[in-house]
Amino acid sequence: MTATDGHRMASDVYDAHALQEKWQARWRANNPFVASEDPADDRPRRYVVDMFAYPSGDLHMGHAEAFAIGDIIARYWFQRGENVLHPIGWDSFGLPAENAAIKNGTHPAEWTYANIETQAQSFQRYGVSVDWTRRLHTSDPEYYRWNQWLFLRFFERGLAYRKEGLVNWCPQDQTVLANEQVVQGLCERCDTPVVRRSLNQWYFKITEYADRLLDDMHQLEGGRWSEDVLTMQRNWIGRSYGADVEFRIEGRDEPVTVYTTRPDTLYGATFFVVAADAALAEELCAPDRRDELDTYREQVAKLSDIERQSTERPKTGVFLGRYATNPVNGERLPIWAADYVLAEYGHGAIMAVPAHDQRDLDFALKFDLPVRNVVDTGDADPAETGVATTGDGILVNSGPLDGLTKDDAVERIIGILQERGTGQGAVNYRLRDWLLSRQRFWGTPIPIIHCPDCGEVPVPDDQLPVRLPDNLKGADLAPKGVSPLAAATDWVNVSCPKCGGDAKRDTDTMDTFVDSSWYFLRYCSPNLDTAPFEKERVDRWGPVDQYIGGKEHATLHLLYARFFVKVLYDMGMVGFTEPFARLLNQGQVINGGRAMSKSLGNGVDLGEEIERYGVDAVRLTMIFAGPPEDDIDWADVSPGASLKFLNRAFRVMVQAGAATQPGTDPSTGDLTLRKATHHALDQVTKAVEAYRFNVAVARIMELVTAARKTIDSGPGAADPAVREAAEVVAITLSLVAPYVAEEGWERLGHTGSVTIGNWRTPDPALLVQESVTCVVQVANKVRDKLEVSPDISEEELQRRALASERVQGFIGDREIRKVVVRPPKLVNIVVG
RNA sequence: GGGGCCGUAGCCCAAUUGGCAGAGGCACACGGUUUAGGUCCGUGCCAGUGCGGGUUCGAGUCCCGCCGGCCCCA
Repeated sequence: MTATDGHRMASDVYDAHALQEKWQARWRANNPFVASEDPADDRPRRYVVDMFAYPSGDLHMGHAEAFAIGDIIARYWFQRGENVLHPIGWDSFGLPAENAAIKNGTHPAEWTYANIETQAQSFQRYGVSVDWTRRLHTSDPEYYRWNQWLFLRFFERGLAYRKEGLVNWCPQDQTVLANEQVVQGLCERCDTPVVRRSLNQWYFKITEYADRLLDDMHQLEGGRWSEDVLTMQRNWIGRSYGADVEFRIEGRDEPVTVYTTRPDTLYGATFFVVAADAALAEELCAPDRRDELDTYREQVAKLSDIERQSTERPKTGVFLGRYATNPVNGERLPIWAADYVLAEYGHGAIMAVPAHDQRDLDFALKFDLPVRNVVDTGDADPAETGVATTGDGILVNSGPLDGLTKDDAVERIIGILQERGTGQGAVNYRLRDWLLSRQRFWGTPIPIIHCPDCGEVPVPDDQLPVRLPDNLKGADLAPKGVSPLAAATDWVNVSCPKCGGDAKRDTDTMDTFVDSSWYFLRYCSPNLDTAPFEKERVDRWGPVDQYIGGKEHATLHLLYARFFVKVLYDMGMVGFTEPFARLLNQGQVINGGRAMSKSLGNGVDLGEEIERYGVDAVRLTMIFAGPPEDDIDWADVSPGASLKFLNRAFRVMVQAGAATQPGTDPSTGDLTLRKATHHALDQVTKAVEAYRFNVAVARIMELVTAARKTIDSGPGAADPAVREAAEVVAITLSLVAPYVAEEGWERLGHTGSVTIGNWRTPDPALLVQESVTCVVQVANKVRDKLEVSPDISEEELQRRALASERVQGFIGDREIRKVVVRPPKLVNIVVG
């Protein structure tokens, strides 16, 4: 038996696990993926970051997909010989570690670092092209020290502040949450309904950056970020243009300001609503309504936010026995307290225009309040239909606004309000400040000392990091509603850095999203101990050329990181205003049409899949399954088929390697295969650059098939074109299936690694086609096909099409109305 | 209820962005080779693009309206 007869020999067997061991050892020894920090290195710099992992256990299928995708991009750049920074780290603070520690009676660090080690080994095995010298863990004091340092810089600039207010409280996790971490009224982490509590908490003033977060999005448009994520962020920030209007309240000196997006409907206001839980409701309540309000407020307090804001739920409210005065027409408006108005939005009070707002209309109909139409939209009367008319129209019943369109009326009324000093145009945002305190242990201590005399005193920079105490473990960490750190009295009690008196440390820790808001900057100088990062290096690498991660962070991590970079820019610490130039959101890996979950019992274990098929086949399956943004249903794909293909590819490389030497001149090789090779190379390059990785794989498969055919039923394995094809297979396949590519490259007789700097440019001479098939249509039906030169002129093509006897037959004696000529592919003859 | 994305062979997916609907894979069938055992070579099969309109010489692609699915916000 020979190696060229198309049959498998024992030595041709692609043993995935043996190759994994062999090449991992080589990569560890050679460190091929270390980025160069030499400023004189003039290769193009590329910075690619995969969202770092939370060490919840071993890697899972979701990680496998995301990292397979990121690695294609990184390895493509490596193959092109560019200077690539592809780092890795762990987002290693957070609740699961703490919960595990409570359960096992240990310290969170034990669980955390054990899992990190497990994941690191899995990463090694997964063959990801990372620079291991830059590895970081956010739970290291060397890292979180800089969280504290940055917090203090924010504090100095007034961007970190403490205030008392209603906050989201998760009763399960026993901590507060940022607005972004409440999804449909539930805790993003554990799905427990979130309740409101009034607490004194630390915030980052992200609202100050609302405009820039919106306006800088032009840098991310045009496909650099998905439109989807940009839309989510725009809606989340929720900028609206309207007016602040001052309403005088009978028996109160100060007017109350309300924000409205529809100042044009001011003449249609028929009542006034304050949020039931706002302090204003209590203040404005007439004495004889007090009992009723108190009872109502108790009911409201029990409701979750989802229930409160549900449009399905009947409206509830209490008349407060007081009146407000409409500043434009002096009308008395009864003041009600209700739960559909939120204390936290705008000013916690609204003017109600039932004709043109559905929630107001529902309320008015429930409590028999008047409905006055002030915009004639052409729709039926809201008071009768129960449907508010929110469209554009002509103003009526509105004094000076009558006859105006909505936009003109808005402009006019704002002018009138300003003249009278009772209002002005205003911008409002849905975005709230980022609540960053957490009443949990396993996070970055907030570096503030509370002194009875000096107030909030920053921990001096030279005393950073404020380390977590290491003598708390197990039950000490159980949630109690206050941070477990409060129990570490040795740790809490300190002297004030200002006055030296007795003082206490802040016992809350930071939201872990602080850690992830700047880690991609730390990678540029991971061991620096004088600053969070070195500006020169960050500016050299940044912004991140390609960021890869899930869409679920649209209004969380991705928003926070953008905010951080803008603040750092203002501080002169970075030279760019957006962290991620391009963002790719990979889909989820599901199974049987549903997310994998323990309760459904449909989980797929990554380790088991790898055991069965090998790393290369699993990675190939992830990539070939479809576009990177799409979900992969593991029930629909076939890792077995991937393995089969890798065997085919491997055999081609082995057979070519056995038949010819490296450096063989391909120019005398089989022309058909040579063209196929260069065509594949061209197509793979284009597909990779367009992120159509599944298509790139399909083109490699075609090339393997073409080589197979040449070996079996053409000139045979010794043809130089077979070697050329096999080498291109090794090079292109290395992006997806690095182990088999390395081994194939070695079997092809090369001594080094295939991984770096081997990408090839197709020979243009081998890409040109002598002829293409041109379709000739008569009345939209294909009637003839012509073999024409690819660069045929319009006139020549039309002449040849009309010269065709078949075409003439189909035209018959009908009149030619028009001839559409699209050289070289199509001619369409339109006949009468 | 509002906003966004998506519906192409039995299944996963392509389609040079308005030009012959099919590249690749799965499954299936058949043939060859073979002590392959989810892993060899080859051949074949299958839809007119969710439904209904519109624009156009020409629509999977653009526009409008439905139906279905997913996501975000209520």
